[in-house]
Amino acid sequence: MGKGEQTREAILVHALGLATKVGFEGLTIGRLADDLELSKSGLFAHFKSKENLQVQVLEMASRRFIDEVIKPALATPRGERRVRALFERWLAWEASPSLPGGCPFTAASTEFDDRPGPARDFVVKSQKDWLETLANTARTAIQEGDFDRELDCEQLAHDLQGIMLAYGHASRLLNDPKARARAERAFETLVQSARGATRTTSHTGARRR
Amino acid sequence: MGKGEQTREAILVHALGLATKVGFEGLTIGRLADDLELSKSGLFAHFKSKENLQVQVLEMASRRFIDEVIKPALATPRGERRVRALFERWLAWEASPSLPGGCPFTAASTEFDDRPGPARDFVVKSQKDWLETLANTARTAIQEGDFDRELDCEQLAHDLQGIMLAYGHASRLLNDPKARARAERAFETLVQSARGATRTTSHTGARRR
DNA sequence: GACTAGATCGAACGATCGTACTATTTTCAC
DNA sequence: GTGAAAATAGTACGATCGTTCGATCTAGTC
Repeated sequence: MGKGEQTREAILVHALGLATKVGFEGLTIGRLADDLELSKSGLFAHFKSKENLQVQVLEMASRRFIDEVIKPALATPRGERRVRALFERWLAWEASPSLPGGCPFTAASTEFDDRPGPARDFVVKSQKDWLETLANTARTAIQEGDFDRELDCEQLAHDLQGIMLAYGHASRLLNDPKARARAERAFETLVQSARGATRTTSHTGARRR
Repeated sequence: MGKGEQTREAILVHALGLATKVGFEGLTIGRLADDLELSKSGLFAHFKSKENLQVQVLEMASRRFIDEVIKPALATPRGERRVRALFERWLAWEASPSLPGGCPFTAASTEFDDRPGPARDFVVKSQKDWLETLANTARTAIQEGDFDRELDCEQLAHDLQGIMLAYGHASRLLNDPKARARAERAFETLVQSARGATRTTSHTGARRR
């Protein structure tokens, strides 16, 4: 890896962490240059435009997400266990110290949903891929006999998104100490219903106290 | 209402709509002045600081939310029906034409969660109030005998937030035409489980196809 | 209808934004 | 070690940011 790649990488690492706190529009060439003790123009030369920088930060986030969430989960056995692994890794990702402001895709989603351009395009693609990964994993759980054959896997993926978004909302905005417990409880309820079990036993119902 | 109040109101109305698209940091005095054909300084004089403007926009959003979502729902009978009314009005709010970029609190939540200040404080308060309203309404549904006595009302409120956040994500970012159906389905599942019914009947399970 | 308080404007401020250019320095292959 | 290429710095640009201030205009009161 040449010198250029090296500093470019360092810039992106720092920019990613910063973006989770100040957003992608809040990312500033000057601020980055100051933090990394580079000249504005020297830093700028690596990206040729701010839009480009934003996209590259998103690409790095995507690579990291795959490495830290998806790949490890693929190492676990197919079926419900893999769904659980995805969820657990996802929770860890959301709370990663290198992402002090939480999931960058959550930030990017609300920031770019009304602003067309390559950054938005990339976020859309990433999120669709991710939902598809979730749905596909649920499908393997059906094949394994863990989940009900009639399960709507896309709905499950969508509901999981909701759980994670609510988790970020509760933990970061509201500082709710129960946020994680809430997320886990919602997850258990979802899995329970995905199993399609007769579910008459009382204490497993996650929606009950 | 004096002249000042009048234009202040007009500014806030426009600013609220704009904020849903460009965010609260993206709100700009110059842009607002241009749109409303006022001078920058004339507009600025109404608020004395940008932070103040942001807070006042949030306050207006809060008043509107109470008028358009909470109050109408309070006019419906207590119990599950009122919970349903809240959810329906909430969906309508999220898609209101005067909020072209979706729910302003969703935007504000991710924008301010890492930026201390009065704007963040107000958002936190608003969201806590809202969750409490949801939980309290669920409690009345217990009293009415609609929901299970063992229902965790705060968890239900939290889960409803997740449904709405996922709805915004799917409809605005992903342009998913099924977004609304997904939200409704998730809601029905949640209500079903809140009822604590023995729920052995097959075709009502919202998680099934 | 005059007077006053409030509303609006115009111009300017320092700061910072993204970006463009030209130098200078550093890296790396030979 | 030298020379070409790549990486970085320096400086400047026009635009726009939030904010200030004094002047002008307008609304509402007596």
